[in-house]
Amino acid sequence: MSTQRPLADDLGFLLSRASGVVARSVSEALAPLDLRVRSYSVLTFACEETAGMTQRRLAAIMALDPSQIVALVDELQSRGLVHRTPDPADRRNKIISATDVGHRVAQDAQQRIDRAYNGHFDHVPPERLDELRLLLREIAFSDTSSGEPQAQARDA
Amino acid sequence: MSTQRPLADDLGFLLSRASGVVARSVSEALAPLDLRVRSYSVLTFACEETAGMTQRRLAAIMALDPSQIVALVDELQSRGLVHRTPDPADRRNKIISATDVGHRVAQDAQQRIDRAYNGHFDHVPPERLDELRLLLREIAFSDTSSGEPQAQARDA
DNA sequence: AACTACCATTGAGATTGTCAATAATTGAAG
DNA sequence: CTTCAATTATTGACAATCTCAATGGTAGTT
Repeated sequence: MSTQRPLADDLGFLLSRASGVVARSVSEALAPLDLRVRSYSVLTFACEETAGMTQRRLAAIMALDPSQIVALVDELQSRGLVHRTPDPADRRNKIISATDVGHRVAQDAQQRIDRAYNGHFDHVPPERLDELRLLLREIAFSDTSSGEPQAQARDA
Repeated sequence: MSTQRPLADDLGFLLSRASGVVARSVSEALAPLDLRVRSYSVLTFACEETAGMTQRRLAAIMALDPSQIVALVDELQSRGLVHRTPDPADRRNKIISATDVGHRVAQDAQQRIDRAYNGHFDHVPPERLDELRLLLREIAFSDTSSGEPQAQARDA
């Protein structure tokens, strides 16, 4: 009566394995820029959003503890890649925005990552990648506990 | 000229986020059994495979450093969930096999995990989940550097 | 017997995850 | 205006994880 489905078919296991493989290769791709995956994520989010990207929102979107964001922003700020500005409307919020250098570094980083992705995703046709993206988004944000990507019909 | 594709559409980011969300909920589901995700994986692999599952193979399949397997097996063994038997053919290899208790605990764990998965995957129809599994397998094992799941046509 | 290669193991050091406590700020209630 | 609860960023402690180098035991080869 034991289901005993092989773990190699388990979605959680596969997700973890795939995520790990990709993250490792991204990590190598970013090493020359002295960036790690997390730093890159924060930097990139700081590049987007002309609106105010607070640390709290960063934590929510990245599904990280707010205290981890502090350290990440600290390092990026000390390297002159992002600004940390208190929100005039609510001075509890610190708004994270990329500097000019930050934008350039982020762009460089993204190109390196794209190159790294080739080794992983170029086997599979774009339509399937779109499908994958869709599914992952559903799973990653199904709880709605965090970042906004849920109902994606807006103005864009 | 900046591509500046939003990070929320990035496959690496989505993989990490989705993996994290699922892992967290699995972790909670296993807490009552005093198991974490990694321990469960080792235990489950020890349940499969009447053949010899060595620690080296565990490390390869789970994409972990061999030294981490040691600690995981140590704990499972101390709790009487797995055996660590030197391979008679090559005594360098330690074959990891689940005890009777181990099998029962693994089964219990799997049921709890399945229940936890309902919250994540029941939205999406089975065919799409199969497609997802397929894609993840390709990505997770594309390098062939590790565990065998590549050419899946065997005897089963 | 000497040598090379492999496996499990140990240990150190960095990175990350988790959680509680605190100061500053805000908004609302009295 | 004062008090109170809630929220944000921050700090610090501790556990868990990753990464890497070194070691002892074993196997196969020459």
